[in-house]
Amino acid sequence: MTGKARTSSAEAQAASAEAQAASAGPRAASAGPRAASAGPRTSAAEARTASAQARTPSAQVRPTLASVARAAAVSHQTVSNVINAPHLVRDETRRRVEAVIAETGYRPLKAAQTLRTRRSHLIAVIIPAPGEWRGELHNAFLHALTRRAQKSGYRVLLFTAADDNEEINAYDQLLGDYTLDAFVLTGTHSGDRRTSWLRRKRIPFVTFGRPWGSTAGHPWADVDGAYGDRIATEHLIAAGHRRVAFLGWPEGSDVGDDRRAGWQQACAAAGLPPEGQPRLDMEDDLAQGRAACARLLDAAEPPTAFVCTSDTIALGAWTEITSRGLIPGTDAAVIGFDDSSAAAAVGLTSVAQPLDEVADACIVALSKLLSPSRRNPPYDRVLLKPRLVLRGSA
Amino acid sequence: MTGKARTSSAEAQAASAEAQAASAGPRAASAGPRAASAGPRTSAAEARTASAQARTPSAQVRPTLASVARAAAVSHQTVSNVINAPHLVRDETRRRVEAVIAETGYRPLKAAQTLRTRRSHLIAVIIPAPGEWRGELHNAFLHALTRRAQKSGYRVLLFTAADDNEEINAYDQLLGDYTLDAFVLTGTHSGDRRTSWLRRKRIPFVTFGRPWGSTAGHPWADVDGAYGDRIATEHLIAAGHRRVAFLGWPEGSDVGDDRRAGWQQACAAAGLPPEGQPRLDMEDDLAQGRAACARLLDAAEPPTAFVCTSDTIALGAWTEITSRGLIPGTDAAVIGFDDSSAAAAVGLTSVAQPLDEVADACIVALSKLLSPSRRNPPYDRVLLKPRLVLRGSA
DNA sequence: AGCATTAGTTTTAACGATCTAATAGCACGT
DNA sequence: ACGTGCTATTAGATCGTTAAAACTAATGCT
Repeated sequence: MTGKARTSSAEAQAASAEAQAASAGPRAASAGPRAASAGPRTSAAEARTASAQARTPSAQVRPTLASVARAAAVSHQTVSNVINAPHLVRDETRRRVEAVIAETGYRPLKAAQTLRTRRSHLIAVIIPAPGEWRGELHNAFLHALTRRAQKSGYRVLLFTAADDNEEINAYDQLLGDYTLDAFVLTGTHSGDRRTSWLRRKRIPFVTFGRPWGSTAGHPWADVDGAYGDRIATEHLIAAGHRRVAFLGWPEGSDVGDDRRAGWQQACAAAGLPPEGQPRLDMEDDLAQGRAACARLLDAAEPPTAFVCTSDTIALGAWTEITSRGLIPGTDAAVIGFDDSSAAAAVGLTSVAQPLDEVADACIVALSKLLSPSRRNPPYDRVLLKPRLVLRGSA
Repeated sequence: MTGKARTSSAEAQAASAEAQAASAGPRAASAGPRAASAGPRTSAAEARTASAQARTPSAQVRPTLASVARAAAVSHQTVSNVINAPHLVRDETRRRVEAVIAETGYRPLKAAQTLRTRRSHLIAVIIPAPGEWRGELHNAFLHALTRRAQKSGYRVLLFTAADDNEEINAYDQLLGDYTLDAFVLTGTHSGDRRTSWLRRKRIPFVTFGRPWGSTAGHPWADVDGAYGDRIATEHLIAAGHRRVAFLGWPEGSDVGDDRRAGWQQACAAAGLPPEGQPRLDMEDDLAQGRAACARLLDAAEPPTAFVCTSDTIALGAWTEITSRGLIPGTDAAVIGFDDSSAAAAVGLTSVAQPLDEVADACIVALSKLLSPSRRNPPYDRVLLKPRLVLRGSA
């Protein structure tokens, strides 16, 4: 096996190996077992190749399918098969090619793959402006998604947009030049134009958030907010609280209504008098949360516990409580939502969303969507349970 | 308007003719009264066009250089020139091609461009795990960078890594398959292995953060932390404060030391007695900030103002002050750093980093780095001035 | 023996852009 | 008339990959 010995001795270093193999090309080929059949055609072709290689004497060249093939004395398609359809290749050949791949560190160029297959392994996600859609949560989600995606061979591409319409434009732009595999949307809401647009265009996507109002038609993953505030409320009731207030967003927000329902269910299930459970609506703002808390504390029969739709509001309540010289968790309980870093910092009990699981579900759903197996369930719909992170405040 | 209109459409509005032919398919091709009016040359060309179109009956096909060229009756290269080197094309031809481009909505496919030019217009940025490197700031930077990048035709690709070594691995991985144009690094520090690795491999990159310790060798943009805490301190001194404490990170952190220097400079410049300016070091933690503030307030000669290296520490101080029934800004002043949402929420004066400008500088630096004009200054080094956002607390 | 089947490999053709010539048309000077 | 230089345009090769077709041996079946 002269040819084989030659190739194996040629490597050791990726770059030099390639140069060596190139210059040794024709000889190795003629020494191979298939020498008789090769004939003049091959030598002509390889002469061209050799001269082309000679033009780049010692430059750091990236290995390609062709260069790997040359070094392993097979055709480039066989190398491709080793990677994409190993069962087509004889074991011995496969091992030989795999050795060259390992030595040269060959990796297929995405751009070429994308051009050919129309798959880029790129998924696009919006990055909201700071302050929008509770930035910290989205950031954590982005991180989880990126991590999970890269484990599955996908990468996350960012884009920005100020509102849904701009976001749809952004989709169009992105699809215009990049060959995206899919989108991941966040913050779905009733009558979401983005999902209908994407569906009309038959573009694969998943949403973090249920298709509020409409019935699916696309895969999604979401966190059960009602469950979250139900266990929060149950926790408070179990601790002896009988007047459990709810500080939340105004009615009409899908997520807010869902969470409030959980509080209501828990109160009802425990047989707490409905009129004894005060509730105030407000925007997602610390000052408003604080004011609302103050108002309730000053009422005739003040609540002893506050369930809040967000950590922002909860921190407002927490601030009001401490500023009165009361101790959160002892004198008045507070529970927030989202388990933000601020909550952790001050010791606020909060409902944590399992973002890793959400990201996981998103990628799994996308994989199914993009894989050709067509007897999968039509769409993944995953509703995950949040968990209560107990700290001092409740 | 049959004969005349048709001839003119063949010239000026070949595009719409093409569109029609595409959708209406073979019928339009065979039914045309063109036989009578059109010359031999035109008919030959159009016959070619029609037959080519007929092969794609009604499917939604993406326009390509070739299809646009056909519709405009020019070669594909001319279309390419219209886009990439318009000065090479005659005005009339250019307009005709541009019309077709506009009508078909043609946009070059990035994958093909990338394969040929080795430029993907993709820049990679890390997304840190929640909690790391003051997540909120990085998130805001990511947003600014994405926005700015997409204005310049670039897109941001995310990746994750737990530490510098993992990050270098991630670079290698990314470069292995995607054809990235550049990296943007954040959180540079003395002896940063990442920058030396990238330089050794001659990979274009910019850093948000100075090359602490070493002298450049790569473009960077950063915010002048010393300046920030100098103006913060000056503001306090101007307001009459004579004992201005500094709560910061332990010595040895590049950013922390820089900011502390600003406070020192301002104190010295104002002739404040050095022994009267207390200072405590601590980790970036709210509780530690609070404890440090308490300790100083309980000292023999308590400070009346606190300059803090971060909003986290400042919020700790703020919490301690309010919990004593004191009013921040009136009884004791506090200034933070980074202008976080929490600072905005509670009314904490803070030094704001001009992230939009940083992002801008990064993209500008990258453009220069990637553009072939070689008589640019070797590397952009941009040091930006933060600004003091006045709120209630100082 | 003759022929179909199969496994393993190679050959040829795309994918859609850019780059490097080559070519046609035209004005100019001699 | 003829080469020269310039402009506008085209033709062909190429980037690195995958898909489909073609080919070569070896095997099985009648």
